[in-house]
Amino acid sequence: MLIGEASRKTGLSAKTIRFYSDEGLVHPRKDPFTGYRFFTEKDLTRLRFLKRARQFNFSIRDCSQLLSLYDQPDRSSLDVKTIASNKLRELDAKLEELNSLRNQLLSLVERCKGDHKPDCPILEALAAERN
Amino acid sequence: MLIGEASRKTGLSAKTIRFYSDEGLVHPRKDPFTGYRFFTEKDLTRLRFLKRARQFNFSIRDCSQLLSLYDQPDRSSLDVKTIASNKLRELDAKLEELNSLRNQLLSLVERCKGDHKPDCPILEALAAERN
DNA sequence: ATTGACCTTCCAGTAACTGGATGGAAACAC
DNA sequence: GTGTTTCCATCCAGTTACTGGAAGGTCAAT
Repeated sequence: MLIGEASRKTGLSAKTIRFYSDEGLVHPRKDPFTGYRFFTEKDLTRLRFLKRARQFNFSIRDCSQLLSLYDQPDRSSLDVKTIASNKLRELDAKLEELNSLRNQLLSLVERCKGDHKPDCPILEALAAERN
Repeated sequence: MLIGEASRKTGLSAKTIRFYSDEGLVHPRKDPFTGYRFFTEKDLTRLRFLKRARQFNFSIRDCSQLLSLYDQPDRSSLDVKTIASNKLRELDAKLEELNSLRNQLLSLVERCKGDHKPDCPILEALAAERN
């Protein structure tokens, strides 16, 4: 099938699929005369794999490694688990950071009257001399 | 003071300070002959303001608006609160998303044996046909 | 006069795309 | 067999908020 159909079937944009193709994450056959890309069902599976892995916040490089493990029948699940665990720790760290920011910001927003007077604890906190 | 000292005193890199200066977020005096930037204490306050606002994930555009409100003695705290509330909602949405991702990923990682055999629920989930 | 620590500008690269311009190819209508 | 539409291709620029590096001017001290 052509890229448009692959796009419809995977929910990825044609642009994105071309990008993945350029990055070597999928290998559609290419017509040597027209340059058209042709996708098989296996290619679609790879594209869906990429879509899900990206939703999990795996980087393109991670995706590339995961796909190559997926391709190896003699892989060790340990290698997959390692990549996923790293991502998990990254997610946890980010969650903790965002949560702390959220709480600080919430407290500032709650203390701001939101009226037509200039006094504002949010600006005060941002402009504070210390820390 | 020169940019190096401003950098040391704010914890922002000289590159970053130049960037903020180019973007019009700080306005250090510039020697017309050497091009050297000179920073006053007020400039430092703005830089620290920027540093904190960026830590809160406010975009450069947001920072620009916050600084211009900071500059207006006749501002309405409502305007500040609106910007901050939007950021808060954004943070909440991101937190929810990341949290859901984290839980899904955690469950996959827990179910993966992490041994030298190829079977791996993580890869299976990524390659699954449905959804 | 020369070193060394500053400072400057300008260009490229980052991540993962997205949008747009330009032009060829395939399918259909007439 | 020509016109129109829809698809496909490549290439370039833009996004965000910087960071790194090259080339070169400035300043204080040796």
